[in-house]
Amino acid sequence: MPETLYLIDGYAQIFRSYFAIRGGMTSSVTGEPTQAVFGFTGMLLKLFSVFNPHYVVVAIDAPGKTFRDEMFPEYKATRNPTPEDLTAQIPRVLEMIELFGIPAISKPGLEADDVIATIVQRILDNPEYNDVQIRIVSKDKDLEQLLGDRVAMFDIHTDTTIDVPALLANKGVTPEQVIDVLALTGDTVDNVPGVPGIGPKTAVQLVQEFGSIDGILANLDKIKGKKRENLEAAAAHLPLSRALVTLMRDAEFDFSLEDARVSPPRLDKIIPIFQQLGFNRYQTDVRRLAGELETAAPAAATPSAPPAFATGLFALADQDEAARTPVVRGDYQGITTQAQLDDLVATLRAQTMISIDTETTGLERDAKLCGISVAWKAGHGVYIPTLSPSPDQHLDLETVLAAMKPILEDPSIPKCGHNMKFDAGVLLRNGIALQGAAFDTMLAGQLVAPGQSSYKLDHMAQTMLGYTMIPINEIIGEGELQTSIDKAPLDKVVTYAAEDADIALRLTEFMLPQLEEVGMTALIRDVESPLAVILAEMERNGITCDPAELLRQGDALAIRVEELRAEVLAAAGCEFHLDSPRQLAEVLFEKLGLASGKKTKTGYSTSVDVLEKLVASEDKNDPRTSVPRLILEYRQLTKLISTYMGNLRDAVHPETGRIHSSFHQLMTATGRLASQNPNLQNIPVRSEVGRQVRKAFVAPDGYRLICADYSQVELRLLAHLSGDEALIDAFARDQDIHTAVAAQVFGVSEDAVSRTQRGQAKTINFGIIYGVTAYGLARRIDGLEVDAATQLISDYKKRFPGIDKFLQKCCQEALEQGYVATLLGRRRAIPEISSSNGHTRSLGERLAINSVVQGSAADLIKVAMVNVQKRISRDKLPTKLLLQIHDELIFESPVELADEHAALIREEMERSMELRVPLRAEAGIGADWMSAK
DNA sequence: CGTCACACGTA
DNA sequence: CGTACGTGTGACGG
Repeated sequence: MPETLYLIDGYAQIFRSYFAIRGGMTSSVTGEPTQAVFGFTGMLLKLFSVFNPHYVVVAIDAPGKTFRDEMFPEYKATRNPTPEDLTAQIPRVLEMIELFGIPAISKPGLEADDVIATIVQRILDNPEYNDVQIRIVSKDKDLEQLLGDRVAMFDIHTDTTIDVPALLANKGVTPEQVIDVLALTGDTVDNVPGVPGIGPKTAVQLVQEFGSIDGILANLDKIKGKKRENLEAAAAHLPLSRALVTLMRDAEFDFSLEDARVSPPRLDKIIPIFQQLGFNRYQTDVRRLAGELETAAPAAATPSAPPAFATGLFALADQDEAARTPVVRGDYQGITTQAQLDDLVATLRAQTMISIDTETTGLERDAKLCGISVAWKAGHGVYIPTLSPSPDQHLDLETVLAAMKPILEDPSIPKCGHNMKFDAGVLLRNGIALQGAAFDTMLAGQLVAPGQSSYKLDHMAQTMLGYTMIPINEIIGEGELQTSIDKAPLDKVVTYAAEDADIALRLTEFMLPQLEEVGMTALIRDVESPLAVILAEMERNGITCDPAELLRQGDALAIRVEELRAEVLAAAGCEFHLDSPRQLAEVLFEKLGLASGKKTKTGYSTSVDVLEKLVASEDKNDPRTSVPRLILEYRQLTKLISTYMGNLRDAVHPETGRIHSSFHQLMTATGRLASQNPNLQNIPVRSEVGRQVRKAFVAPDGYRLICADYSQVELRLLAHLSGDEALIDAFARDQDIHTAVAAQVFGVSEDAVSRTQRGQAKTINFGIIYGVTAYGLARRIDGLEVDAATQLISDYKKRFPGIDKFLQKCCQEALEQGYVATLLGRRRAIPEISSSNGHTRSLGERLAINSVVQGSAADLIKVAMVNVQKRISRDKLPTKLLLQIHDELIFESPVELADEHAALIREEMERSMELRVPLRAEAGIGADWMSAK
């Protein structure tokens, strides 16, 4: 039974914890800063509970001079001093290490890396420890020289391991060569001299070519130019650099592996300290850990009980005993005969939840289906191959699809799975429109425990169930030898594939009570999971794009851009790079001496508002003052060309003639969708030139685009959420909302509201949703002083007292619970709200408000998408959903049905939620996106 | 060649 | 000194 020793570089981890947790944390009891202690303790808890180490040692840099300072007095002379509030936390961290029973080793004259190197060497040299694997918890490149068969480096924050093959694959060097590469490169942070002009890339290349520094110096004649000169000049000090980066493996200090054996943490000591420091959420984790370690058999040969999933944000109830029983490998079978398939289908009909997974030849858009796995009882699973090394080992693809189709398309049979968007896409390509998606474990994980490093199935199985899955590489190999699922031996694939479905099912059972606990059952079951399948369809649908139109527009713009460039250079009277804000600032504010730039950060700002101010003071008689106006137009056009014309054309799929962007469901902080590759949610609309881009998005012959958007969703949600009578009343009367608000705020009748007043009301309305301040409002409304803005906001709050109460409620909720929730219970943590820094705290207040409103709007349109799509598939309508742009849905519909379906879509959108105000949606129809809007 | 800051398109 | 995104660019420091 191999055992594992974890060697932790103490200070490196403390530093990382300190900088990783933004914003200060202080103990409410002692007032001491705690974020480094918190991060480090969290790291230890994760190490113990997820990775089940047998031995752990922390190596600590000794204070004072090291042997390297004697070699080279300037060593590390350029380091920045350690921040004070970090130094203050170190004793606490050391105390924590001791309470966890971990030896902390440091020796005067040595750095932690040398301690680690020496321990590694002693373990390797001692035959008694032949079964001990070593994992070094650090990212320090110096330590890569220690890698070997039994020695790997491990980044516990990202769960990435670097071993010898990984080093070779990523950097192209062996552990022995690492020293030479480091010596050549040098290190500005540690003040190790290297060779000027030689960075990591060149150093690796040289070492690869000549084997070592000695090899390089012996072959200087083969190197030419600047490189050779630099090498020759640096040759004399290279031995010193080499010595500085070489770790000492034979240092003398006491070390006993047995002392490092993991033992249960001292709860009686740790719990009070956690309480003192305010580490409330760690208390349950450490209790559970202590329990596990005490009951664990000394040999630790049995699978460990599932560790606490570090939720980070939300306190979860303890799992009941049933769910905590150790998870062992299930019983998995292949379905390879007609009789087995018929049997399976009959069984599946009777289930209340089936877990689905597909295996494919790869991850690309056109990957072929290799088989389908299904599980309906924890610990069991089947795999139905449709492609395997030999045709007599599996049933026909058509046979399998025909048998499974009625099950998979039956909305009354609930399904779960991991990343169902992927499987739905695969099935769609095989003519099956998945229905009944009710629990996507990946999405559930993201909802219930945001901020994790990974939501891959194997990672979640490990952290939530304490179960180690079969790595894919065990099936298809890796590197050069990697094949694909269809070519691997079927018996192995059956186990691997069925395990996926089984584990997704077990994760579903594990997480369901958690979701219930945090009130997100309906969100995952009725909205997010079905939506995943819809997104798969949208991605597959894509939107037809006419590249010729883009090309035509792009060429026209390019001509104008060249004119503008010439005009600017002429007016400025000098050559410069128009795209460089730095150079532009220099020309505008120094050379031309235009009204000194308003904003600064790393120089003067050249943003739109600055330039617009300058345009306002343009002097028609002085051509030099025309530069800002010309630059604004230049910027607008180059933006269009670079971001839209070229990219969109490249994104058109050669076979479909469509752009298939991908939609990410839970990437955003508020629950909105994100569109990527390309982003189709920011196609221009506001400016006339920009809007033309939409002409290139067209419906195919015989079809029309339907563009349906909600009117004032966020304000309507504000009315609903706040229950403000005046605002609800305005919506109930179906008034123009900005006019109605202006009438209230300015105390005039609605028909007496001026354009300016309406405009100001509109600015305030939007401002409220974002958590506006008086200063910000004054900046946005022309000619409004801060005092007047303060008055305006206070008038607004007086007229709409419900809104004011709602804003306060959001902030209070964030403060008390640490998070805010949307209409459907989606949460966002707002740690900023309890910051001692006033700036951060007011940011927290704005986040609290905006997250509720924007997030609820995201909930709403997601529900609408599910409902519209339900109607479309129920009635088998030929209209297809193509895009979502936050409050807007774009469909493609046969021309003769467009009117009817536009009405249907509006209807579904308007009744997707029952609010205290009516929902309004409008729909336009056109042959292209511009005319449909 | 990767990262940062800035700028700017959308809701 | 309102929010949420994705993408393109130049500058910077290897």
